[in-house]
Amino acid sequence: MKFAEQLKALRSELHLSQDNLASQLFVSRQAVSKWENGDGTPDLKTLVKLAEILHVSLDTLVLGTKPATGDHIDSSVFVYNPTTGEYERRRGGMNFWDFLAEYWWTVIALVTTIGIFFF
Amino acid sequence: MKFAEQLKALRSELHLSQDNLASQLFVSRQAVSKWENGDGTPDLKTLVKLAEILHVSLDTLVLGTKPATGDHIDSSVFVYNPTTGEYERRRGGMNFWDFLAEYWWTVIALVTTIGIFFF
DNA sequence: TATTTGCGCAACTGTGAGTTGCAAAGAAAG
DNA sequence: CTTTCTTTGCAACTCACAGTTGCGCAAATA
Repeated sequence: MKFAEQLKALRSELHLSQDNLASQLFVSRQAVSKWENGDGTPDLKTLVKLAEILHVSLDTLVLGTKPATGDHIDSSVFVYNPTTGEYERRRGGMNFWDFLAEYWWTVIALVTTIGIFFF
Repeated sequence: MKFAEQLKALRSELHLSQDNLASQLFVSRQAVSKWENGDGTPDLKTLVKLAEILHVSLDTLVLGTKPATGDHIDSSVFVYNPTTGEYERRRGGMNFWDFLAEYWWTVIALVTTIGIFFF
């Protein structure tokens, strides 16, 4: 989420003041200030207008990605269904125990740390 | 703003239920329903996660622009599980902080319980 | 038939996006 | 050096709407 930095950088590149940009988006000047300081994010409609004004893609504006869209970590879980012959997303998704199975060590560390703190 | 249609289309392509998708985003099933029916839009953070899960760029997801890279299921990542007899995709890393944001109370409860146990 | 799964709608809640108001730093003019 | 104008950040407030719970209803599935 490089949005805040991207916004500030792109705005200065175009030599726009927060006030000027805000008026184009029909929001208050302070709203833009918040976005740039990471104290909030615009709603989707405003975000799209913002990308247009700054002449960048949504990915560039929000993620700071260069024109080429890079791939990302895939966290999906698919299973092959023999009856349908299709790949289906496994049901259930994430739950607490799935999490514990992967991060039990973090929980242990956390408990230990807090334990030490109290002793 | 093709977001609603895009979401519905992309979700079905991946054979995901609203419920399944919602759990991955740590939101309620009905929230996803609203998005698809144009009765609302996700916040920026959720939108980014959504794009990742659906394997599309933000521009594709929000505006419906054609992606440069054609995305299809890569069979090389599927592994055969002898015990279940199914082809499964290895689980990727999940976002620790997203989880904490949702289940911090559970963690607190857990820590407290264990703390009490030791005292 | 009963049960499960997937989805939509109504009603409610609370958060945070956007607002107004105040203040400060820097530049430019007088 | 003051005055004024521009640009910006922060605090406090409000209310729109993102997200929630709860209910109902099809369509599969057992």
